[in-house]
Amino acid sequence: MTERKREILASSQSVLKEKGYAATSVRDIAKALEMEPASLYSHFKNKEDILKITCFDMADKFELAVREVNDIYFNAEEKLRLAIKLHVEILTQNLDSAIIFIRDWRNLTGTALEQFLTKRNAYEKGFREIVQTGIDEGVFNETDKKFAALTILSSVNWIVEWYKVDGKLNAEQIADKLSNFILSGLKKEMI
Amino acid sequence: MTERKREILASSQSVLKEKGYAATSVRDIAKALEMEPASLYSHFKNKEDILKITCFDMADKFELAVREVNDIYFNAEEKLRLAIKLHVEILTQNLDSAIIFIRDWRNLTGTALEQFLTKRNAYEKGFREIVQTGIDEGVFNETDKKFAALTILSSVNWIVEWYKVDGKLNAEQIADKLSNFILSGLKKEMI
DNA sequence: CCTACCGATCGGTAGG
DNA sequence: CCTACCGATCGGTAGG
Repeated sequence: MTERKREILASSQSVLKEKGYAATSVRDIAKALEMEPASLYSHFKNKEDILKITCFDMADKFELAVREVNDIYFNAEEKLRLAIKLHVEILTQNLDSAIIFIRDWRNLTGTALEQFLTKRNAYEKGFREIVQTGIDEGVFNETDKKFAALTILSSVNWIVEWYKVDGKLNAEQIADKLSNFILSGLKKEMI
Repeated sequence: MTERKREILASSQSVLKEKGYAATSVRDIAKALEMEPASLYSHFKNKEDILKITCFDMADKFELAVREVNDIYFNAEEKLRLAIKLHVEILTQNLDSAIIFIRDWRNLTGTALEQFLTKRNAYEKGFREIVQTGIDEGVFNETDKKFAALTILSSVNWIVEWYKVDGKLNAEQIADKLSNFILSGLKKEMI
């Protein structure tokens, strides 16, 4: 990918995140770049191409992260904390893409949609395995693994709704708070 | 609202939930009703009218539920469990609308968008108050209230992604699992 | 990267 | 609820 293509992609993502993929026109994207709409087509095959690249780039980052976690000889709690930390870092360091990835993947069509769902399922499976490790170790409650994994991912993904780059919490602090919440819940431990 | 209008609304919502508001055309909606597109306009002012009614109907239901919870003399844990139960019931009993409400409200424009956000904020405030009650009672950890409330709502809302009417878990069972997870977290209590 | 342009589809209206 | 229709906008192509 050329420098210029990366530049155009970043600008496109900044526009797409505002109104969503379906409500954004190729003209909207071109306008932000001070280009003619037709010029975009020398960089991308079509509108969906931009969505495809965005979603798959993010999916690749998440895939890499979960593999990293599962290759390390940590215990389950350490693994879960690391997975959450890496996930939050990916979201916050690629906020525009993250919003599009989470919200607009449904607009993918055909085989792109299928491949995306396969990748996403693989990532969710990685989370489920961490939960399973914790159950095996006897430190996590025997909850429904799938239920727990999806609930964890949903609360982590939700941060893109309110995270601000210049906010008072950085990625690591958010990850810590979320991890504590997910591990220990709201209730005070009775001693 | 006439019986026929309710019928048309329900069909419209079933179509909108599939591809999302922005990617669905008035012709898509009309086709499912075996109507001409123009005929829809004798029931609704315009396309956004359908979105508006859907989002505000849902917001009203949630508003009513949180008021019910906060008017009752329960302790914080009971309140939170009831709020989650009512929330899950509203989601699962109005699944099409719920998906549109959660995903497509961003497509509202002008004052409708403003009013919607005001209503949503009021609902979130209701959740924050429940968390505050728990902190005051000394039974909840002193977490950031806003953080906790949003994390709770995000994991509860996520169920519309996987809930199936004929699935193995009913609304009450989902609410119980979620409540346990939110209150106690993943970690086993050390005794 | 632009000019010039295309057919298709969009949300919506007039009038019955 | 339909017929007939509108101007605007859509994603995208040809050719340079």
